[in-house]
Amino acid sequence: MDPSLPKPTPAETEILNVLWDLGPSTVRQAHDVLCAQRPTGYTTVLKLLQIMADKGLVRREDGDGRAHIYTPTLERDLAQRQMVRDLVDRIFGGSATQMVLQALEERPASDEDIEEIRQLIDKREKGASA
Amino acid sequence: MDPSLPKPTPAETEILNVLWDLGPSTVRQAHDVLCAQRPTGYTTVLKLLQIMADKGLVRREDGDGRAHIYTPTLERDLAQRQMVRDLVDRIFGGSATQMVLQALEERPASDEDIEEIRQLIDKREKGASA
DNA sequence: TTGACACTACGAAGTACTTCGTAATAGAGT
DNA sequence: ACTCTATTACGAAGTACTTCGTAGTGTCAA
Repeated sequence: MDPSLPKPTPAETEILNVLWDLGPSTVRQAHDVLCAQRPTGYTTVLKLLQIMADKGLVRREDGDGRAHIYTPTLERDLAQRQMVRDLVDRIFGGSATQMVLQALEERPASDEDIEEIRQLIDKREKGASA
Repeated sequence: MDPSLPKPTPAETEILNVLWDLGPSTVRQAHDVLCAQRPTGYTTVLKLLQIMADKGLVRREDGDGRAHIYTPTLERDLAQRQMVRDLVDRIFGGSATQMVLQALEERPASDEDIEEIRQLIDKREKGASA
């Protein structure tokens, strides 16, 4: 069902972000958004989406007209977690905690954020019985 | 002094990890460790280190004999923070908190880890006066 | 029907990354 | 001094990534 999809490249990630924001989109819709962020050729986006469809990163369906509709295969949060896991494995020796510490070191979190994290931790502590 | 070094590639990151573990090392020392993890040619490591020296990712000094000694330009924690920042910007819209939440979702942390994070948070809360 | 236009398919160029082979070189021991 | 070996320097091949141009094709309106 999900034979471990390849890690999206930087350009692919950029497109995925747009698709997650917009929901299922045509090449044109994605291109319009992308192009507003950074000049990009239409066929560049098309080609990328074709490659991503080949890789299984997006699903391609027929739309009303002749334009196809592309949808990310993975939910945003799941994909995010995979990328986090990858980074953690590659440079934090598998310790998510170490990364969390660096992340909090790097960027000050707002009071609400801190509270959210604290609640998650509290929930964890209650659940853990080892 | 530090004109924003290029982001290390995957292979380069692997080498940096070894150098951070070993401290300043020769090609041979790095290769021995790397090779234990994964079969790698000696000249492959050499070439990588030469490229990394060109890019400024490592410093190269003369050792006792003819072998050079390579040292990472950035401290491990600083480099880690840059890579975290990069990931946060690319897929979490700049919100470190969102990443922290995903990271804690993904990997259960030990009690000691939780405690460490909690302490960091406490420290933060005290420090913040806005 | 046919012209215009939007969309798709495909190929190709340019760069970067990774790997390794080969040749040159310098040091250590005899 | 000579040889042996470890090290360096360099080049080249193979893959992946990114970008875009061009050509083909389908759809809709006049």
